[in-house]
Amino acid sequence: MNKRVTMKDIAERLGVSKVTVSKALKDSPDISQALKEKVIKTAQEMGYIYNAKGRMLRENLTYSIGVISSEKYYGKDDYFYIDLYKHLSNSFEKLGFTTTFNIISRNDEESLSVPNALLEQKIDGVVILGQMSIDYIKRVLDFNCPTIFLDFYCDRFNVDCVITDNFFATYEITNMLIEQGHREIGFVGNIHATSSIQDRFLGYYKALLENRIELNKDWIIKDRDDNNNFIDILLPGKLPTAFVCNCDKTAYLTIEKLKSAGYKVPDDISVVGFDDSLHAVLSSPKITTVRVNMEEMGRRTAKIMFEKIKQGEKHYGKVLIKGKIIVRESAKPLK
Amino acid sequence: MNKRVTMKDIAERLGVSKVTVSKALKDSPDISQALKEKVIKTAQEMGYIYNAKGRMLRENLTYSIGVISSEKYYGKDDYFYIDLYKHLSNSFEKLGFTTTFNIISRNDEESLSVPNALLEQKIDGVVILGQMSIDYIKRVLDFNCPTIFLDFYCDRFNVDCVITDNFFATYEITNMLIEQGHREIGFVGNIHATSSIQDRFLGYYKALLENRIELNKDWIIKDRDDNNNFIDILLPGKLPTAFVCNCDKTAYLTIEKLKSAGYKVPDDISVVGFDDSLHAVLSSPKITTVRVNMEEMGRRTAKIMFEKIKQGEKHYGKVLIKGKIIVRESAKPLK
DNA sequence: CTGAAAGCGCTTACAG
DNA sequence: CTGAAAGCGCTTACAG
Repeated sequence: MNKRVTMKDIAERLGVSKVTVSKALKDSPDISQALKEKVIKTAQEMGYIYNAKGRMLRENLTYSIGVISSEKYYGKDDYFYIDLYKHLSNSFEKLGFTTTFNIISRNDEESLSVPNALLEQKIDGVVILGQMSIDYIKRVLDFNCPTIFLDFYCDRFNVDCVITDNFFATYEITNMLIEQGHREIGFVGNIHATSSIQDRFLGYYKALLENRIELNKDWIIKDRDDNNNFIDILLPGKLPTAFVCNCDKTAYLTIEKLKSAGYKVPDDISVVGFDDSLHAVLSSPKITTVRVNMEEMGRRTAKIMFEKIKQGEKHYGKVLIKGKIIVRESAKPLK
Repeated sequence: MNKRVTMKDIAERLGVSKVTVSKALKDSPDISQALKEKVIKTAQEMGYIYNAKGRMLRENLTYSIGVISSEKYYGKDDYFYIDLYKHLSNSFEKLGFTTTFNIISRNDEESLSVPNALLEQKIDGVVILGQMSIDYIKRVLDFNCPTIFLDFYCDRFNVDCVITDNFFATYEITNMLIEQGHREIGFVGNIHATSSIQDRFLGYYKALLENRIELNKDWIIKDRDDNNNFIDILLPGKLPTAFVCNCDKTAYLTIEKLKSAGYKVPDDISVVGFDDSLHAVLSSPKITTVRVNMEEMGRRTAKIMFEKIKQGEKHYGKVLIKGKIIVRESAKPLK
C-alpha cells in the first residue's frame, strides 16, 4: 500500500498552507468559498482520506466508545441486546463516533480481564450494556473513563444509567386492564428475584392503589426462585380475571398453565406480559405486552455520553425511557 | 477529569528520559532490570495508563479492526453471526487489537453509507461478516484498507476470505450415510439459490460419484425459490432412504413434512442437516448435522489480518475451515 | 545501558 | 481571508 495523501500534500499541490486545507475541509467560515471548493476538488482528485489519528492525539479524544457486555446475554434465544446495540451504535455513528463492541466471556468477567480499548485509552467513554458482576464494574470504573450503564442500574455506584421505565409501564398496562373492567388482577413474578421485577410489581400495585383495589396476596404468584431459576407456576384456587406478568416468558408459561387447566385465554382470563420478546408472538394467543423503546434508549445514551465527553462529567442520574403497550389477543375487556 | 499522567511525567519524577520510560514499559532488553522495576512501580503509583493515541499517529496504525455486517443477518432467530463475531473479536483482542462493530441497516447498505471508522482511517483492516451487496462491497474496497470476507466469498473480487468448507462437510456427512448402508439418498435445497447451497450439493454429489451411486433427479428437491424465499417442500412419489438437507431449517421442515405424511424419522427415513442451528435441537427428533468451527474461523481471520497488516498485503485466497459432524437422532443405519 | 532529536497528521490560538 | 508556530504522546534510529 503506497503512502496515503495528507493535508500537507494537498497544501503543497495548491500552494497554500495546511492550516488552510484543514479549515477548508471542515468548512470553516475562515475560508473563502472559492478556495474551499478548490481544496475539496483537489482532495478528491488526489484520493485524500481524512486521517483521524492526528486529531485523536491533538484533542486526546478518539471519538470511539467502548460497549461492554456480558456473554451471558447472548445465548441461543437472546437477541434483545443485539437489537439494542444496533440502535446504540447507529446513534453514536450519527454523532461522528465509532463503537467498539466487547462481549466479555464468563472467564474474563471472572478474572476481571478488561478490553484492550480500555487499557490503552482507545475510547472516550464506556457503555456497560446489561448488568455485570460488581467486581467487574468496579474494575471498569477504575479507569476513570466516562461510563453509562445501559438497561440496568446499580445503587452501589453513582453512575448515570439509561433504563426502561418498568414502574410506569406496568402501571399503565394495569390501568388499561382496570379501564377494561377488570378489578380482580393478579401479578406473576418473584418480587425478590430482581430489581426490575420489583419495579414492575410496584407499578402494578400503584394502579391498584389509585383505583382503591385491595391487593390480594393469593394472586401474587412466583414464576422463579430467588436465584432466578424458573419454577412451576401454581395457580390459586380462585382465579382473578386478569394476570399482569413480569415478562413475556412468564406470561407464556402462565397461559400454557391456564390452558392445560382448561381455561380459555382471553375468554376466561386475560394475561399481559412485558418485553415484546419472541415468546409474545410465539404464544397462542399472542400476548399483549410492553415494548421497550430501544431506539430512544440508544439515542439518549449516545446523547448523554456526547455531553459528558464534550462538556465534562455532568451528572444525569437515572434516565427512564417510556415503553409502549402493544395490544394483541391475550387480554380483552371484561364483559 | 484531571489531566492524565504521561510517560513524560514518569520520566520527570524519576529523573530519566521518556525514551527510557517507554522502553522500560514495553520490557525492552535495552533497559536494566532494576530500572524497569522502578519505572513500572512509579507508573503504577502515579496511576499511569498507556495512551495508544501517540503510537497510532507514530505508526499510522490504530490496532483496530472494523467488522461490517448487514442488518439482515440479525433477525429474531439469528444468532449465528453474533457467535462468530464473539470469537472473531476475542481472537483480535488476543493479538492486541480492538474491534469496532457496525451492523449496516438496509438503508445504509442501499445508499452505500459507510461507517465513520472507515471514512476517517480509524481502522487498519476490515472484516465483512456475511455477504453484502456488490455495490456496498465495492464501496468498502475503495478505501484500500486490507479486507477479508468472512463466511462468504465473491469471485468478482480478488479478496481473501475465510469460509466453512461446505463441499467437504456434505461430502463427509453423505459418506457417513453411505457407510451406514444408505444407497438411495436425496438432497433438499435449491441449488440455484446460493453459492453455498451449490457447494453443499456438490459435496453430496461427489460422495455419490465415489461410491458409484447414480444421481436421481427426482430426489433433488427444492426448499426455496431462486430468491431465497422458502417454499413448500414437495415429497417425491418414491422416497429415498435418506435426505441430505442443505441447512437445519430445511431439515426441520423436511422432517415435519415427512411426519405429517405418516413417515417416521429416522425409522423409515434418515434426515441430516447443516449448521447446528437452533432448528437442529428444537426438532423432534434432533437433527444430525454439521457444526461450523466458529472458533477456528475467528482465529484464522484474525491471524491472516494480522499478517496482512504487519507484513504487507500478502494473498491468502480462499481459506476453508473444516466443519464437524454432530451425531443426533435424525439419522440411523439402514437395517 | 541511556537519551536527544525528529516526526507521525492534525488543530488551535494567535499574528498579520 | 491566510498562515507560521506549537504541540498532542508516543517510538524509532542513532549517537554516546
